[in-house]
Amino acid sequence: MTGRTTERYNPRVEEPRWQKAWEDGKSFEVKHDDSRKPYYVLEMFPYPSGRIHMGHVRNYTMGDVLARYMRAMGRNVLHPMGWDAFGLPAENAAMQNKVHPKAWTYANIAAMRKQLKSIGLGIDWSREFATCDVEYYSKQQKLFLDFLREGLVTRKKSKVNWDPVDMTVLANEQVVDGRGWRSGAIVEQRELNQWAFKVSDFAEELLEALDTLDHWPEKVRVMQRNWIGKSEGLRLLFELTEQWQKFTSIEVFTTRPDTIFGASFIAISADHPLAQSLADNPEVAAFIAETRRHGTATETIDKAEKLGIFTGLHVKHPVKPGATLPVYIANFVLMDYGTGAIFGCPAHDQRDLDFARRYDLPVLPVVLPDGADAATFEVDSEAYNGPGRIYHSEFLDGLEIDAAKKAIAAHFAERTVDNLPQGKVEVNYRLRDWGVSRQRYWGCPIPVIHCENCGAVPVPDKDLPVVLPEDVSFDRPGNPLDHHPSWKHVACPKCAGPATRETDTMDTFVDSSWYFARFTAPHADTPTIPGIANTWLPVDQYIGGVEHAILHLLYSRFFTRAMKQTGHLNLSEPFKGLFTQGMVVHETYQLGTGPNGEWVSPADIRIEQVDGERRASMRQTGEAVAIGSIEKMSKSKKNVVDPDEIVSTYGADTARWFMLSDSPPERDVQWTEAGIEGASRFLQRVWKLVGDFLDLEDDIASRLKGDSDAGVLELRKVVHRAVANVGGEIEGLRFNRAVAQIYELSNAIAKFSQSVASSVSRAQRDAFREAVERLVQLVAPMMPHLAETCWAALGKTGLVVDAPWPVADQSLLVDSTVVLPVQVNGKRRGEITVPVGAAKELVEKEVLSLEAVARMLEGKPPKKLVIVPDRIVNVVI
RNA sequence: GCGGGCGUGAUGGAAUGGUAGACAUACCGGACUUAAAAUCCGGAGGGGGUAUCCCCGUGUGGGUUCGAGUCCCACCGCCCGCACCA
Repeated sequence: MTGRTTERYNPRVEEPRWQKAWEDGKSFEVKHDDSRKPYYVLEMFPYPSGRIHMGHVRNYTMGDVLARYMRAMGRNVLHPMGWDAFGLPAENAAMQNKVHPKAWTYANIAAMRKQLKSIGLGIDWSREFATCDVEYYSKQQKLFLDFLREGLVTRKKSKVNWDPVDMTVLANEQVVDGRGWRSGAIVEQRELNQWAFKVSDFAEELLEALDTLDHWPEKVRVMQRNWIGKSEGLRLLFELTEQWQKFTSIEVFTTRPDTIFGASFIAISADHPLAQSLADNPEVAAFIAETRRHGTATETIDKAEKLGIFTGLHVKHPVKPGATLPVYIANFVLMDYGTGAIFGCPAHDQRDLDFARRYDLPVLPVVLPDGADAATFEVDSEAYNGPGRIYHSEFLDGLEIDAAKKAIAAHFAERTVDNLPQGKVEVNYRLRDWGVSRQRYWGCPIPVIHCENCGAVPVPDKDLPVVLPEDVSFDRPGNPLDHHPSWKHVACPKCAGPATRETDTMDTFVDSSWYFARFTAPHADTPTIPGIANTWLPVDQYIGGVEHAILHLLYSRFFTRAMKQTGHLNLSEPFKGLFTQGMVVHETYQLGTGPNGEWVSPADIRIEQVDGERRASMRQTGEAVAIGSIEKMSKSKKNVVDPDEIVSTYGADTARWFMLSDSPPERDVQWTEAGIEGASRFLQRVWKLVGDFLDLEDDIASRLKGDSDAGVLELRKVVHRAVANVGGEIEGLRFNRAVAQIYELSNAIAKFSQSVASSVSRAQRDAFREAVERLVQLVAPMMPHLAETCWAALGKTGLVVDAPWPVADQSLLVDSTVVLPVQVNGKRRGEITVPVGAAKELVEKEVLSLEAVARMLEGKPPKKLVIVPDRIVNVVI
């Protein structure tokens, strides 16, 4: 015996060695002009926070496995990496630690790049970029200008959450109970001039094209559909009984014009111009202020009461001559949907009903549910919004809802109010234009110059890039670009008069809306090289967290269309396949209970099993620790496991293997000590199987005897079955099932290895070699370093990373006989072994001669005999 | 409230309408060892029986089918998304 089997595989030595080999051999660098068919795998690029976490390891490992597999399948695989590097945390760091955002960001990138490289990802690092590189954001400025020329960008006033202390705009999620999350100041609503991408122009197309994205999770498509929020309805003018200031009518939007005869009030938003015009009245003003305050508070919208205030105004009922409806300002009507005004039909809308009950307004049902009695049907506390026939509605009576909608729309189309058609069919979308202006420093400058004479003037292409100045200070609140002594003062490109630069920068979602295209030609002088981009795109498989299911993906879809319109790309959908992976979760541990409880890190505790019960205690002191719920890894709960520590203890391959085992990739995976240990054991097991084979080879002279082929066919069948299945599982991103197949294979090899330990035939030796070689290849996308070491030890020339994916021998996948389970009345009572494709007569004979079947038949013939060829037999008695 | 998803051993999870629990983790037993770890072999859904075997079993209750974890209906529970969208 040589010592091979006793030598443990040492990832600390092997992993850096192979990483260097791949790098030196430029294994993962790709060119677009390659005869192989292109394949583009992309994982959502990370924000450079400074350290990677296990979620990254999982995400990038999945992409890497697919990339390596596709490469072995002969595809020209693009698998790049970059950094989503602009954003607020860099500015926060600047304020807290006096570091420049740029220095902070690039230092973080360097640290994270090193970590990512240590997990052995097959990335084309020559394509790496950060969105804060001037080379990148200058191209983004070019895109902005092209979009502007094309009419895809507008400037408009929009309402923002303004933090008066930090002097900045806050996103909705940064507003907590009406206060700024950082300053605690009461947030104001301000109208600011903002640049916006006209996403809403594409609403219908973005909605319709969702149907073509059949490699996307249904869940994400549903979320986008809801977000776009299409609704078809009628715009309807209600004439005021008396003119008030300039107002002679109120325009409402409704999807239920069929219920017009049940209308009992009009409600307008607190932000409606008519409401504003009434604000001289202190009660109205107070109501509006109160409503707005609530608008920014989170939560409990569900329980919020429907409140309103009567304006003193009335409108004419459009279909009941002589009748009028009161006009209220109501807290549940939104200004930015529809027209900011509604008509209330309490019988058929729950909100309207709640409101009507509170203010004692009439409730008249006009839709009669099928089977209900018109004389007795009533609406009490629950509005009826189901199907039925219209009644109490004169010329609409007897119609179904849809027919009534059409009839009433036609009716109003022929009437006029203020010389306008009284009703107009309209499609409304919830999706709004994308405001991209941010009053921040660390982002892509918006390439526009404001001139008193010429207005907003685009920076001429020749003057790009507009570079962020580096000499900025974060000593005072507000936007450092605005405070900069000289940066913003420039001459107007049009009239050469004094002008100022736009000091707003772009939302960081802009940066991530086209990076996937930039990767196809990352060093080009133009944003893309269309000829190259069009060959790679769309991304074949995009992988990332579901938290980006709406905004990032929707904006990228918009951008792709906008880039098509401006000639930078020639496609509409950026991501052909989308996969949303689950999170990495971990148990939590707490020292002490209740509010005094202190979270402790898994690294600091020890777990023991006492009488079948798991107990935790502090490693140092032995103090008892409570085992808490399983949650997403987070710093605040301290239930994090550091990838660096795992890689240095177990190696990257073990971490990768564990991230792929057991849990289906779309679900959360629970990190456990036992799990990582198990993965490590398997890695050593593969190494040992290869070692067992090599030991046998080394000593072949004394061990080779006989010509037995015992176990050979059996082993080869398992090998080829695994070869046939694993690839498909990887392609379908069912890594857990691929892993199970590989376990089965290694179990079969181990068993075989035992059986030939003392003497082996040539046929057995050959089968053994084939088995370990295939095992190494199948395992290679997941544990690439181990695979290279094994491949080299097996004496193969070249790297396994360059070896083509193995092909299964079809003849070994089919059996000559098959075991058929035999059921009696659906319950399994035995089995028979028959040749594949056996005639029914033979099967029938075999089945009836089974003792268990004969016993249950008691001599009678079966009522029915169901034979599913090569699958199952069911005897019905 | 609306929309989507999921309920299978102690645990993570397998299962084109066709032998439920593959594979793994934890556990138990055995071998090796002075001992432990590692490794190897074996066991294991629950209940009954010496055993051939028998009964029960995929959240609950119905249904379709020769046959249901899988399809249909109702209910219960959990998770996620949107949330006063007219």
